Amino acid sequence: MPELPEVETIARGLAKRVTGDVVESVWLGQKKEPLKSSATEIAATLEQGQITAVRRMGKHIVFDLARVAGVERVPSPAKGRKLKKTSKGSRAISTSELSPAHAAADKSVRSTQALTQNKAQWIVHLGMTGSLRVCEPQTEVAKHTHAILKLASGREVRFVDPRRFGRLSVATSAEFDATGVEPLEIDLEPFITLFRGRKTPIKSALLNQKLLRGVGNIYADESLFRAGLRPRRRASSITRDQLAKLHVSVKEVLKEAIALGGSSISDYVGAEGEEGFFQLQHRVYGREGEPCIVCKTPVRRVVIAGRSSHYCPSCQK
DNA sequence: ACTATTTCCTGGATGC
DNA sequence: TGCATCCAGGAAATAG
Repeated sequence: MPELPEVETIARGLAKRVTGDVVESVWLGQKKEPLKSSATEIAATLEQGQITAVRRMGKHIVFDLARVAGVERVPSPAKGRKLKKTSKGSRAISTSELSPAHAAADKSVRSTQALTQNKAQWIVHLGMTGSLRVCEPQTEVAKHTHAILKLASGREVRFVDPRRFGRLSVATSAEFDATGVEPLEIDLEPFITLFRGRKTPIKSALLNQKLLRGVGNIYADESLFRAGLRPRRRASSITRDQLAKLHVSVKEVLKEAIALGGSSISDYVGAEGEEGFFQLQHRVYGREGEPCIVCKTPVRRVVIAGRSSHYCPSCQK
């Protein structure tokens, strides 16, 4: 389940492998859930785009694209248009057509910052089970593959997502701008302000992407354990000193996990296609009933806003 | 303006 | 072994 550290790791891996490469053609599956922008818009935006950078914003992976000289952007592609074949190695799906059912408007672009005419972005959210793989065209296409980008180098970038909680979109007229602030960049004072007057449990506030972007269930629990705060504590009831501790804990946990190359429990393939990652030693997450590593009190699990939340009833107040 | 709850998805784990 | 049921959870949608 990719949270900020995993997404950071994946984005770095992708950047290393595909920066400078050019998207020659795009295949998109028939399932509409993974697509936030319309299939025609995604295909038209990506094709002939050179990848100038790959970076992370919150849990999103952003591919910056520059249009290859001499190729006009297709403003409004004819519906039902056939996509180019993805390779001469020709799999069955390479001749698939776009489904006309893909018609949703792109709601992910909120910034007023304009992109120049030759620039665009591909934005990927991995959801729970999404993965991006760079592979050779002859590699067997995995089940639940929803998108394949054929690159000028001959390789392919594939988006695979069994549960389809992941999302693909493009930004063409304005630069993509994720909600919230980066947890690793926020200073103490603005961090404290985030929680001022909020009656919601601190756990929910940490998961709220409009406040901090990138913290998910695992790192929220781990941060709260290190800060000695129970997940149900009302955000507004937490003292400045305690928030200062949380501020440090959140950054610490995320940095450690990034240093380990992202942690993950299951169901996960990195940018290089390898299975799993080294895992940060969870101190409470997934340890219900097991002794607290500090005081031996059994770790407790409660459900907050539908999310499993783990804490030590003795160490956390 | 906030907050809480429901919904979307599949596959792995569990229970009978 | 087979089959049903439950559960994981990010974020959008819906309800309060």
